[in-house]
Amino acid sequence: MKRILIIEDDVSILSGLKDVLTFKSYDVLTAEDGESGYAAAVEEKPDLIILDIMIPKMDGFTLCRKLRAEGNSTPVLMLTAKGEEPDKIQGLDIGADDYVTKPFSLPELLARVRVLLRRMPERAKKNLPDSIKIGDVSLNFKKYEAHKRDMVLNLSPKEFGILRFLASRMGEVVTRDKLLDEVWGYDLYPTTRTVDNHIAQLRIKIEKNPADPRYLVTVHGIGYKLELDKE
Amino acid sequence: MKRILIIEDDVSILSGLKDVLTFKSYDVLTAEDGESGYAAAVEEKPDLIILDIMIPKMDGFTLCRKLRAEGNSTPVLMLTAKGEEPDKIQGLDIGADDYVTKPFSLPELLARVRVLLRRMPERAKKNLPDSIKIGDVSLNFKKYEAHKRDMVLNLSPKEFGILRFLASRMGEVVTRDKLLDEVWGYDLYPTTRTVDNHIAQLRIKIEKNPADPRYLVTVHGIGYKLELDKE
DNA sequence: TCGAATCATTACAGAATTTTTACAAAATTA
DNA sequence: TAATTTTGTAAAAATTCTGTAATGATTCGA
Repeated sequence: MKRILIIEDDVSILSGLKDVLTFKSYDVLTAEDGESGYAAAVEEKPDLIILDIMIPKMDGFTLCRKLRAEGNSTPVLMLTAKGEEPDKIQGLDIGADDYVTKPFSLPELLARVRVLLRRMPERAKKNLPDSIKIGDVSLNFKKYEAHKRDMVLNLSPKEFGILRFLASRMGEVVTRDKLLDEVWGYDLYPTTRTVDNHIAQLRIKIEKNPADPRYLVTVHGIGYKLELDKE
Repeated sequence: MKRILIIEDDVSILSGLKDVLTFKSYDVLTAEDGESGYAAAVEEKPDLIILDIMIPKMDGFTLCRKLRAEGNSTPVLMLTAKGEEPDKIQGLDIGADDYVTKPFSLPELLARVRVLLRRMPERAKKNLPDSIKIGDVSLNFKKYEAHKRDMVLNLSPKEFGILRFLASRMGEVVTRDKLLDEVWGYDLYPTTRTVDNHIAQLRIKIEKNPADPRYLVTVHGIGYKLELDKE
């Protein structure tokens, strides 16, 4: 389920929006000022932020620019009041992805929300590689194809996800919880044993000797890591 | 420098817009009716088209639909006459990327122009061939024709759209949501199951054995992809 | 206005994947 | 070494995903 963070100090708008979006089966988070909104954006990693410009403590422009400056590319849908410091919108390229002018029509806002959420997946994969090679196994994440030498290797989405994330932190140990967070996502929390099972499956598929893994290495008490040059 | 084509018959709006956009360092082209506007869109390949609906010779809807039918994905910002929601919605249905209602506020228009241009790179990636061959089926996207061996193959617009988009990302997996976004468009949101049905229809039409597809391949848990050389 | 074509929804069976569970094996600790 | 914690993994159970047929809605053109 997609998560939407609304940052808006006008409580009537906030609760109205929240109700509608909740009814549309989105998971809604809220904040009523810029500072707590910023914190929520960073910590909760929503899939979309609906951001009013005129909010206490930190205005929407600043908030949005701050996120972008940090490389956060969560889609932002701005709520601007008509005649609200138009020069600012005009003069600054603040990095919002879309705008709605208050008072807005609900269908229009929903349409824009849908569009932004659909475009999302593109951006999400930040420093994740498109393809990697692990020993004689090569992976292509765009095609979702895996080959072992010339043979096609059948990997499940989770297996692809795990390898992709581990590859993005090549050589670093990653905890099971971190993997669940990144590969599974916020709203699903299987046990950490589930991770072990997937790792075991992966070893069968990509290691020469699954009982003595060279690439998918266990770090006892911590988690797993992907190594390419174990001697 | 980004090039913007304005198609608008109201000369006062046209020249006003042109001045502002030129001042903002865009390269501005203009046309005052649908036919010359269409020609300019095709020949000049602008980065963005600002398109009024009520224009002589060919209205904005038709023009936009015509471009999209040919696979032209230049972002289109519609100018809709002050008025009803239905107009707006329809504007987005036909493949426009955004719209502004007249009389519009300049800052808002500029903001939307920036947003659309920023989105561009994602779009531009489309390297759509004029025609492709899938097994013994050949498709011509320019002419909107499909043949199976010598026989004419009747494909619906959606079917064409799906194939065209998949072909533009040959070999890459595309999610159902992405397909809905690109083929169905802004304001339509059928369920993802709808995509499955169209894929099933397509398989019947282009695969030798629809139950074991060689070209229109499912990637379980992710989406579909078009492959040309599965052995 | 009617009919044909297209499109969307729904339902459900069968696949495929994911999660849980259980227990053995290994590593760590004291 | 014994106790404890952690990991590996097989197998069962649960869940999710896909294919597809049937049905209804919508659109478009004659």
